[in-house]
Amino acid sequence: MSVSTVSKALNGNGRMADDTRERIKRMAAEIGFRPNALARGLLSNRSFTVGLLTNDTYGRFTLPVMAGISEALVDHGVSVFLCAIEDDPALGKVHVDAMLDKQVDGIIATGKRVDRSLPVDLARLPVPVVYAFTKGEPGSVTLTADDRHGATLATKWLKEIGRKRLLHISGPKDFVSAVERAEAFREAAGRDAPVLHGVWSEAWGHEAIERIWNEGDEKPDGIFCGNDQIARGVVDALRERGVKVPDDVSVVGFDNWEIMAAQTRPPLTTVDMNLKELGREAGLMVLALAEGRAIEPGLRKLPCKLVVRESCGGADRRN
Amino acid sequence: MSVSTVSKALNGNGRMADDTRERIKRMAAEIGFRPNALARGLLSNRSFTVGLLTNDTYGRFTLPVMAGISEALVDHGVSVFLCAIEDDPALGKVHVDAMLDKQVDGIIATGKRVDRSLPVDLARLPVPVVYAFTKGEPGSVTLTADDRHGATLATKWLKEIGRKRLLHISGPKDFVSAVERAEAFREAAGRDAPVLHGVWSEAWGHEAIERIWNEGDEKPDGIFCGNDQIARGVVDALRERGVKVPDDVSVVGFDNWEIMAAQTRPPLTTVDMNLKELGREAGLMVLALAEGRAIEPGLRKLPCKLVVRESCGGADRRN
DNA sequence: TTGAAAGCGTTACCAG
DNA sequence: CTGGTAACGCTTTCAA
Repeated sequence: MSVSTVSKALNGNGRMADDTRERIKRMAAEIGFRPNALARGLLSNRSFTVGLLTNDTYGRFTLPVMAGISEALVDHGVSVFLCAIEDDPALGKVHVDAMLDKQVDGIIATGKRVDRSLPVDLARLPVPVVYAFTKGEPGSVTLTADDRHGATLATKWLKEIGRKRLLHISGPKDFVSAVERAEAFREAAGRDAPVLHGVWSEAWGHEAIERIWNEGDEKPDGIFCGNDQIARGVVDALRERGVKVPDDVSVVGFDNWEIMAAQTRPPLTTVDMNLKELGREAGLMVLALAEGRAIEPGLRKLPCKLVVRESCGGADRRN
Repeated sequence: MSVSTVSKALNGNGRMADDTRERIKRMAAEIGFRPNALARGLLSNRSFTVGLLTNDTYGRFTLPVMAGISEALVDHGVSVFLCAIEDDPALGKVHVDAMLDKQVDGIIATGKRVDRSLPVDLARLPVPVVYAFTKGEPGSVTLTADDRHGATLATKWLKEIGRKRLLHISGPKDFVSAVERAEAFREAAGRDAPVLHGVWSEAWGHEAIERIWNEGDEKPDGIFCGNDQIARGVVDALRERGVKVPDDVSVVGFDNWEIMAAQTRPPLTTVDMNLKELGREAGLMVLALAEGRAIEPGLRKLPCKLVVRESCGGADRRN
């Protein structure tokens, strides 16, 4: 057997006697032959490798995205380099260069904020780049969760289960996510529905409730929180004041951060950004680009979904 | 210039006129020349790539380990494939095969439990394997956090700040970690110091406190918890009963899971398993093995450290 | 239907 | 001190 015959047999190329092909395949399987991807890549200019660049240390957003990418690409024989670059431009460059040297077929950038870019310049790279849940260069392929959609989902749900006096407690105003969620909230809840901006922490959720309940005003009966941590703080603060969740007040979170949402008492109804799905799409897109298929550039906002648990009541209306 | 001369100039090999070498280097830098790692790897049998295999979905343990590995190896030009295999043996095999095809220089296995193996057989692989925070094959190189040491640190700290009636609330008895921490606790706190086994959740921390405080017995004044989630449940339950932490009772956690430990009110004093350091060592070890340097096989237990926050008081004794 | 040869980008070795 | 050549493991093209 010559190498070339074997190659053709294994790859289904060329024409040859069916039994020759079968015999070769059988032998290859028997001795556990596995082609060297490096050699193959040298020739084909495809390494079946992509890089995932992130500055999200806790991996709160990166892990689901990574899982989606990996799941989508493993079927195509593609492996993923994970590079955590913090906010260090030098480290970013080192990792990008290392990936390029290794001839990655493409790079996916992700992070902890959709309105900030990573501290590395990924424009004019010799490989395709897709931005997922981080800010991309103008004219790039970018995927993001649709914050407005998520916020609308949450707010409408509160109205649907009969809540009238809605309040939104969220993170800092200099986060585009916070602003967009607040706008969508007002659109659905009414122009003058109150919005409180603070930070993304449990402590702020607490503080906001203190503030509201210590004022003389009418209390809200439905609270939409900018993330699950705030929601957790809110739920805890309400319980400590003897306000019943969900009987007196319904609370919705944002992120569906399992470990937080499921451990809250009661477990949180919350918006899920479908980050795994986002990762999957990002993976398929770099792959398409790497294979020379065209992808319309621009910003794609992927829909969110509402995960109903117990912090709102009205779960019977779930469909 | 011939290719071979350029190669030697860039790699510092062979002998040649210094100015020739300089000129070549300058030109290379100018045109942004970067050697193709695939071609290089084909020849040298080194891909400057390692694989990290994990079944830890939330990445709670994997992320710090990964960060350590990456940090240690980036200086050596090594990139890391991250493969999340859940508990699916088939998926595990697919990922391992993909990595082997790509000629990884080594594989690091990690997971969510030190007393369980990943659902893949990594024995007799053609590349070195290091186990970090997961159970390894007999005779393998394995790194783990020293649970006994961590528990001793926590218990001694409670005694040191003057606590007398110590209690340990931990996870299920079928976790070796839970058993070893409990044993070390008893060794330091006294043979008959009480230990409660439950699950690794906030809810269990709560429940344990209910149970203890509803019995007529003498109440503990120092509680060492098996993880930070339990500790959080404990602290919350105590606060809700009007028991002051740390004035009346000191609480220590385990894991130093920032997002949990720092958000607890008051923030948790807790044991840190130094997972990043563990990852760093694991990385350097696979690298050594890949380069043919010998590493004594066996189980290495790395020391923990105590991170002092506010849930114990006595922080003035910190040194 | 099969095999020989060229070439992918690099490094190591040996001649010049 | 420099350049040609072989080799790494594979795929593709062309000739037998």
